[in-house]
Amino acid sequence: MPASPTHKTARERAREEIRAELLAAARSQLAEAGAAGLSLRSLARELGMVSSAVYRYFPSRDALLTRLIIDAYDALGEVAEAASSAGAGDGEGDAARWLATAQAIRSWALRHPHDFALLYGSPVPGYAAPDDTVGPGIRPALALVAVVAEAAATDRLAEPASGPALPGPLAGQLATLAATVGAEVSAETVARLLIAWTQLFGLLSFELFNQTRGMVSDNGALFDATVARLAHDLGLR
Amino acid sequence: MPASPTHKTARERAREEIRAELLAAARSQLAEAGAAGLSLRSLARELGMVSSAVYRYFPSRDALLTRLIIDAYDALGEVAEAASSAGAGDGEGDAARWLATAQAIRSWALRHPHDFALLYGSPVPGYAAPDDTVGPGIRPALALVAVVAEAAATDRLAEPASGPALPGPLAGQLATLAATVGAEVSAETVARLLIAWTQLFGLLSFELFNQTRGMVSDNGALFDATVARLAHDLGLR
DNA sequence: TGTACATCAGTGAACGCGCGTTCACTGATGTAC
DNA sequence: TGTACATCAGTGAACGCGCGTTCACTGATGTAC
Repeated sequence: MPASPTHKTARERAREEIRAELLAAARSQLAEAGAAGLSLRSLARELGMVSSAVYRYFPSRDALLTRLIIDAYDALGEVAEAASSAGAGDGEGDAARWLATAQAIRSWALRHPHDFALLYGSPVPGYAAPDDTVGPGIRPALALVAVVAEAAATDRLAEPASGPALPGPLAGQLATLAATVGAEVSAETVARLLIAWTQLFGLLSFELFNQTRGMVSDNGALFDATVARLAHDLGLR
Repeated sequence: MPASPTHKTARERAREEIRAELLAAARSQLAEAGAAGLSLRSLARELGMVSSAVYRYFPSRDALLTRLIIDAYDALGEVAEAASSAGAGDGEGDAARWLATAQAIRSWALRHPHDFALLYGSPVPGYAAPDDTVGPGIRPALALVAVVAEAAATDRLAEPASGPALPGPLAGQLATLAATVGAEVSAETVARLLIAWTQLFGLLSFELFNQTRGMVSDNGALFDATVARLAHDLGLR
């Protein structure tokens, strides 16, 4: 009879610990050499085991990479969701909730720049992310969407400022997308959400991948100002 | 006496050709294995020479990488500048000129996704870009700035739509930045330009690094719509 | 125009290092009777 | 409680491959007299 989850054998406990240590070592190696430089042999070295022993824990290097990606998405998703739901329902205001969620994302990215690069940087050559990564991958975005969707559901969205209209075909696609994620918002709002997400993401890449090169000294202020504008464009108050 | 530039010796001609072939092979290898997978030995193999011969052309792998980066920035800068200046002065309108420039950038990125990744993706581990890359690196952005700066210079910018104000310190920094690049525009406009550039960049990363995952089917339409909004926000007409 | 010399592209071997993955094995831990 | 057996984490050696860089060299191309 297999051991019940409450009663873990020493073997099981050790296995979990070492697995966690391998993942931690992998994450720190990610930071030093990038995803392309992640090597099973050097993980083994770090933990004082022989390289082939790693295969007891991960069937291949790609499987390890997938695990790292999913865990990182989940970690980011969690902080984003926590920030987003912390502001839900209370009187704080939707714009403040939006800002807090975006800031949570930025702060995670700054604390984990290499995880951020793994998730949102150039694809790792020779590695194709399996479908398991899709679900966790949209969590961070959905945390932002939730702020807007809930504001829309209770009619708290301001009338959007006028601007160029969406071309018809694109509006149709975006309406379909809204339905897919189960958000009851207009195509116009979906467009603004997509724009907001890519904007946020672009700004963070810019900051983390050092594209600023000293052009902007206070990245946090620029980020906050930009996010405030996005909230305004979305009609959050 | 060294040969004059007009009279090239066979040796010089061969040298230039082979150098170009090496760069071309490097670029194609970039596409297959990414920057981290770029290898001098396999370049040599591809050209049928011995690995050490490559050192006649580039002092090190990093020097090659730097050359690739600068060339890519210059290529992108060139198409952006061409699109930007093609619309200058004629009656086409500033917004159209802005759109054309952005589209030129996107089209180059789509044609050269791996160069794009090299320039704007996650940094190559173990490689620090030298200062020579800074100048070429800002050319693409300046091509976009030019559109706005010229419109501002002849008073063709519309009054910006109202939105959250910039915090004072940030406004100060941005005014300094405007002075540095020699553009006579307000801090508010600089902010919108930065936002526009990171937006554009984020949208392209999103598209090229496959973050969309089938969420958006017509990336071009979304891009055009987004860029039109950016032009609107900047007051271009 | 012919000859001696200098330049320099490309060779081939070597140094010292890395990698992912497989495989037969040992020996401790866990399980069933 | 004690013993026989099964599980499985970790070993050590090997396979077959990759890499950047250095170095003394050969031999064709180019230059000066």
